[in-house]
Amino acid sequence: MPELPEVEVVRRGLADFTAGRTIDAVEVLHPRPVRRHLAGPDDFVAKLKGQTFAAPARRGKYLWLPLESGDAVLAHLGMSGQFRVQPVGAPDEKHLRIRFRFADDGGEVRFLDQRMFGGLSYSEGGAELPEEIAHIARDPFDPLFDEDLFVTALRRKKTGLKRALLDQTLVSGVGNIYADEALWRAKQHYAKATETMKPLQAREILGHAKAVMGEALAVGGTSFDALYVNVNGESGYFERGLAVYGQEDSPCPRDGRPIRREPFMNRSSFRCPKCQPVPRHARW
DNA sequence: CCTGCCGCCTGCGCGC
DNA sequence: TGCGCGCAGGCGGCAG
Repeated sequence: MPELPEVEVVRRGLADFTAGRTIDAVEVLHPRPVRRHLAGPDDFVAKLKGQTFAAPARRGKYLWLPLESGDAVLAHLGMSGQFRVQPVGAPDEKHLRIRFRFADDGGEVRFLDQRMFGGLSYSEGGAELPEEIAHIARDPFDPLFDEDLFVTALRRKKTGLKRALLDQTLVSGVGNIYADEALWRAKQHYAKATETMKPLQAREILGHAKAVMGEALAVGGTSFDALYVNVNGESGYFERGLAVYGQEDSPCPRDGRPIRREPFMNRSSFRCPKCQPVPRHARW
């Protein structure tokens, strides 16, 4: 489940089942999700045995499970990654990739991933902030997020507005759904040239991105299908809050015009042709 | 430097 | 029914 609200739902869910627990054994059922651990799956497993988790953390779409040793397990869900909590002995899921067993009597923590774009890695000294994600900008919910820095960086870019929103080095956590929703709320077109944006407009789009992600988080995130569920396998309810994403041909909630789907960056963008017209200064 | 495109994977639904 | 195609909440690496 990939954007900030969905990842935060997972982080909160994991907190109850990882913090303070000691790992008895880790099992890697498919090597691909640990490909970022260059020393290999066996080393990944060996390093984790006997270690104790602290409270999970998140920046943007990345989350990590700090260890009391000062290291961490860094995780990214990619397009289809999930963490699930299951009783010991529950049947293996089809896409089960990594299993954590604990020294106590409690349940297992499992990492599932159909497409395996996501994965886990062992971050040396990464408890505070893994160096692997030092290039990822703070997200809008981070108390230290610097709005002025975002505005400056956005306006310095020579690109289109949606590309910039998806650029995790400017602001993290925003993906295809919430970028489209923020653009709709701000009445902006995805190709709006960032260098022509006024500081106030930059601030406004950021505010909308934060607001829509906050609303989604409050109802458990967006779940179109069974790939996007929390650690207990439950869906979120924000799909009904979406104004444009996935709403091709249905009426714009503001003016009733049919929403358009357009190919963009090898995927899709949804917009209202009336309230989000093609801007004078566009970068595709 | 910066920008943007491609490849990485599996599975599902659709049209033929 | 079967098959091929397009499509899916992502990102890193690399070409230009």
